Amino acid sequence: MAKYHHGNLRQEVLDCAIEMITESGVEGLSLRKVAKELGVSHAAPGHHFKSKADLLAVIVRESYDLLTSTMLEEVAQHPDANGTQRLRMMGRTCMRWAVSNKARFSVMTNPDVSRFTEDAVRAALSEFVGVVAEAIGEAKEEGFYPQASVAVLLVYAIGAANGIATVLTDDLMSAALGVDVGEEAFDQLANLIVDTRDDTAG
Amino acid sequence: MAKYHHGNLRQEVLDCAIEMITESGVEGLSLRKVAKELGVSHAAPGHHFKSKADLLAVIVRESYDLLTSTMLEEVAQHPDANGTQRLRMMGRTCMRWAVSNKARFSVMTNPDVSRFTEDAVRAALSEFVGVVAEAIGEAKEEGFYPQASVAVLLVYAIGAANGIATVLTDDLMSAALGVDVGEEAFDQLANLIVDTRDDTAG
DNA sequence: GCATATATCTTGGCAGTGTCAAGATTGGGG
DNA sequence: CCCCAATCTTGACACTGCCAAGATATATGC
Repeated sequence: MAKYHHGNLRQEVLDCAIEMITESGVEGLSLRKVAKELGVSHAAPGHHFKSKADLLAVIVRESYDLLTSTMLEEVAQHPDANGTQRLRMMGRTCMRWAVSNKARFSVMTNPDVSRFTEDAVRAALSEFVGVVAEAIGEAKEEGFYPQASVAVLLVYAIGAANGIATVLTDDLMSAALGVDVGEEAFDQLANLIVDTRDDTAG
Repeated sequence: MAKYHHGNLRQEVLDCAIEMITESGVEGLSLRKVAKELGVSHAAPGHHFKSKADLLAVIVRESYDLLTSTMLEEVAQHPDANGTQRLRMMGRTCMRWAVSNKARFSVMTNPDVSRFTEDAVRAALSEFVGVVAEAIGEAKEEGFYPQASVAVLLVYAIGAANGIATVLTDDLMSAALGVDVGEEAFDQLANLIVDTRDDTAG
């Protein structure tokens, strides 16, 4: 009935999964629904992903790679920025990326996904962390928050950007806070995370 | 077989659910497993909660109430603190509470839960937000971050504390950051969120 | 060109899940 | 004492992820 050899089923499963998550959340994702949507038998996706958790892990890995490269592109466009300014740019880009990639971001921050994840995800995550850590190191040499260690600053910077993005993308939270995110809000928030009093805001 | 009229089944279901989430995450929670664990028929929990999502919503509501009152208790122990210091205390208490209530916190921050939630959750959340907003208002009168509006500061403060707590409770993240959370880390992180340069650190 | 080998997909089935309907049991108030 | 409302059981349904066995299509070797 359904024709064999879909061609690039693996990629289509990934795309369809993200679309489905966009509409109804990670919980609303079903491999069987994806299969039906793509006109393929219910077990076909299972041949490309070891399990549903594996599919989600692949999405998380890809998403971290995407986020990291998005940040690096932004940074590359401002070659004469110092470390503190770069750090602020990264925070802004990270929040903006999360808001315009809600589905991916919700999978990344889903506490359940990190439970069954694998080395590929760990690698992508640690590359992301490394990029931020480098900027923090340079910023610190410029006098950024001298009272705190690099390790604590890492937790602070990544946690703050991550959490603010979460708040902005969560319907319930953003409703409770009564905030509409304008484009200028990203700048203000990035300026709050990376304080602007020490240097000219970039 | 299983005896009728368990007595306080509703509460036991809540407790057992949290225990189960502690061990295997929200995804590992199963109403049927809970029922079996409590020696009760598989549909019994359904008579106390309209759905699984409803059970999770109840947990979220309770958890926000718990977090709010924990923060208020801490604040009440320091009656002579100013707004900025109170805000810092709240951040510290919030992060500490999240780390010692990982299961509850993981449900609160689960993006899927906020999808099907109800008015009771909204009320508990908005009370939590209100408490923080009040401290921010007072802090602002004391000169706290005058360049930002109260609305933006709300997103910043709640988002940052929330996100840092998430990072600290997420095994994958905290492993990537290579951080062990000592007791003094909470102070340092709270001092970073609510900058200490304007007043004496509380 | 053809047979074989490998990758890809289908079919069928299993155990587990949440949810509903209908009936059984219990305890308390009239 | 009896009935009623609350509570729980039983049985069923549709859905889920996953696995094994077989079918099909593409690629490879000769």
